[in-house]
Amino acid sequence: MSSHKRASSPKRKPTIREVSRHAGVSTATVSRVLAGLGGASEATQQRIETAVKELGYQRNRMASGLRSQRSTLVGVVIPDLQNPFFTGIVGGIEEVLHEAGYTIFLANSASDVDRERAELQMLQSERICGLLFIPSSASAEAYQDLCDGELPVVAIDRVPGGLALDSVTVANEAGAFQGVTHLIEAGYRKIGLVNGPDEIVVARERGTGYRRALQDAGLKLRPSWMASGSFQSESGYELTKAMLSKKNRPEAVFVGSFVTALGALRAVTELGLKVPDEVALMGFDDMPWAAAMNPPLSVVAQPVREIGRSAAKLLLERLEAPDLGIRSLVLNTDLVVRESCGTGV
Amino acid sequence: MSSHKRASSPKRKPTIREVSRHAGVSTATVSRVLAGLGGASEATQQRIETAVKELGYQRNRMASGLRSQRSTLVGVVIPDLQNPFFTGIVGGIEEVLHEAGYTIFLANSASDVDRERAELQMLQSERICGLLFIPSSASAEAYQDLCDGELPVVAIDRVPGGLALDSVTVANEAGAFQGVTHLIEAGYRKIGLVNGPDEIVVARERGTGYRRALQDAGLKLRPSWMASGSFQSESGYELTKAMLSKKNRPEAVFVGSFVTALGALRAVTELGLKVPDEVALMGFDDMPWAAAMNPPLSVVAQPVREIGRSAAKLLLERLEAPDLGIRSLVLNTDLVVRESCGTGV
DNA sequence: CTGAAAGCGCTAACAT
DNA sequence: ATGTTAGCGCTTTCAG
Repeated sequence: MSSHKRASSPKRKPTIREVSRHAGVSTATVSRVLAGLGGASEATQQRIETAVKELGYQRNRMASGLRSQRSTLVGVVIPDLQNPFFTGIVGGIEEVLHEAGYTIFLANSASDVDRERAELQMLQSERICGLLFIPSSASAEAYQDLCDGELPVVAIDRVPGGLALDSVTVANEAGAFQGVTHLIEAGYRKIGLVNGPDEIVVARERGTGYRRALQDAGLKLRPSWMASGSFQSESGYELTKAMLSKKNRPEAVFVGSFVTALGALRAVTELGLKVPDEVALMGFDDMPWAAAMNPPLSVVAQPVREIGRSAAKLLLERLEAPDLGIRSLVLNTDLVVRESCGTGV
Repeated sequence: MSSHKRASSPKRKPTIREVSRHAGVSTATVSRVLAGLGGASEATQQRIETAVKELGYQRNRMASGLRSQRSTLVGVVIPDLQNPFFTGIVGGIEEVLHEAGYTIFLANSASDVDRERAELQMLQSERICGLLFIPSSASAEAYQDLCDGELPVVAIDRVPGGLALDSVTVANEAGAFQGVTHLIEAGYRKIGLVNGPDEIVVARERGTGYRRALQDAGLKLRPSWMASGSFQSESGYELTKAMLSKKNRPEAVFVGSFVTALGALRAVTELGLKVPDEVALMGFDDMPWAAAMNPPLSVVAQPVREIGRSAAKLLLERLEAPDLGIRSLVLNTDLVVRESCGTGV
């Protein structure tokens, strides 16, 4: 039997050395030209370009980064790759980072603290120059070291404890207030709340907004109309079903997240209740298909793309000026009235 | 005014050199231990571990990769970060790659050929060890160089032209056939098709499946009941609305993608038609919220996660055995009957 | 305007 | 079982 060797020719990637030989200059010159530092005659510049093309040369980022101790890699960690709220944010981040010549390295923490820690580690050993992340945990300790390090970091959507970090968040309380107030103005008096877990800051804030809206309107709170579970569809389904099955049921329900609202809608339908005639629904967070739902869902919309964009800009600014003071950006929500709350069109 | 210096101490990341000094051994030993190559006494092993912890050492991947000429970075390119079909695939990929100790580098081509080319370039200069991608273009030329290179690549969901590439695709034609046949067996005779663009292979295949199902059942095709547009929700809305507004309208509509089905559902609702009583609906591709829709949508489900998993496995196998022959995996769809096609529950 | 040379932090022979 | 050494491919002084 013939000995088995690697089939294809070893055709390694061309190095800067080969380009330089090809162009009859030194590697230093090639490096300079490639870095766009000018200071080279038209002629050499030309020859180098040609050589690069002919050889199909591509800069080896490992070597380059190692030597220059710089990187244009920005780490992005989100809790769920499948949640359009998060991917929408990533879209916004990409938009501005790409424009600025940075590359994003996306990691998925799967809402798991250990997993998140591992990804964070990985990103750092990848020598990213900055980090954008949506924390999976509310415990500040988990991120204390991040703040201590010199890596520029901005937290998105939620800021655990009182961490000294740049951040971009959403005015959840004001948003919920706005949504519930709209319901009240539309004439509803008996308004329920189906919320996410109280441990999650954004859910708590939305709950507060709900309560404040009711109280401001002189309506009193009914514990039996206030439920909280997880941010899953199933939880929304069960909580809503239970709430609407009571003898004295609310005429409107404010639901704390989009996914939960899906479940709520299912519950309402299953109970044979008409939306919005028998029960109005208002969700939090908008999705491309909210308008395609049946009925089209009214929501308090978060400026998803803008959240990402702002966070990226914050990071870019800090990259330029590391000594900047800490900045917290709070973005406002938009009320999107469709048909599920009885006041649409 | 005092001169302004960088505020924090320069606190650079510790290098392997420092760890080695700290532990009183050579860098080689540290490197070996860290690589888990054994061959070190318990004692040193212990001391090294301690040193690593104390210093908070993290291996510099650039240096490591540069030296060893290896990488465990796998590039993944998808056309749309916001499309749950694609992110679902990424989820599957992650699952197996993570398990195998690889890191994924996700890039977004935004369905733009130029952008895709740029991302592909970037990934290669990042020295990835393999590539998984969902092509944005159907033109084989755009990817010819990818096949020629020695980089292991697997194409997902669609394979441009007759490219010599490992691939994982879905049995679109069979899936559509299955879905439409179900409609026929449920008693529908007048079945319309609202499809994606004919230029896209998957749409074409689904159209073929639709036609074959009708013909096999002895039903004849009506051009006025067959529409194709884009894979956007808006397109589904318009096409469906137009089709159902005709005097002689179909009693069931097979819709070529999930997003399009959303639009179709909206059109049907706007027309005041009851689903499934007046018109049945069957979509292609399943989503977490399909069941939460109103009515719950019946669909031909693609094994999203499995697609990702298989692709990743294919890549892993090729990484081990680069000389393997080219393999094309075709995955089957599942019929998920819910209420929109009148035969559910 | 260009080149020589010195590493960045790490790994892998090769010694011991 | 551990240390020595020679680079990986690139950037960046420092000289010319």
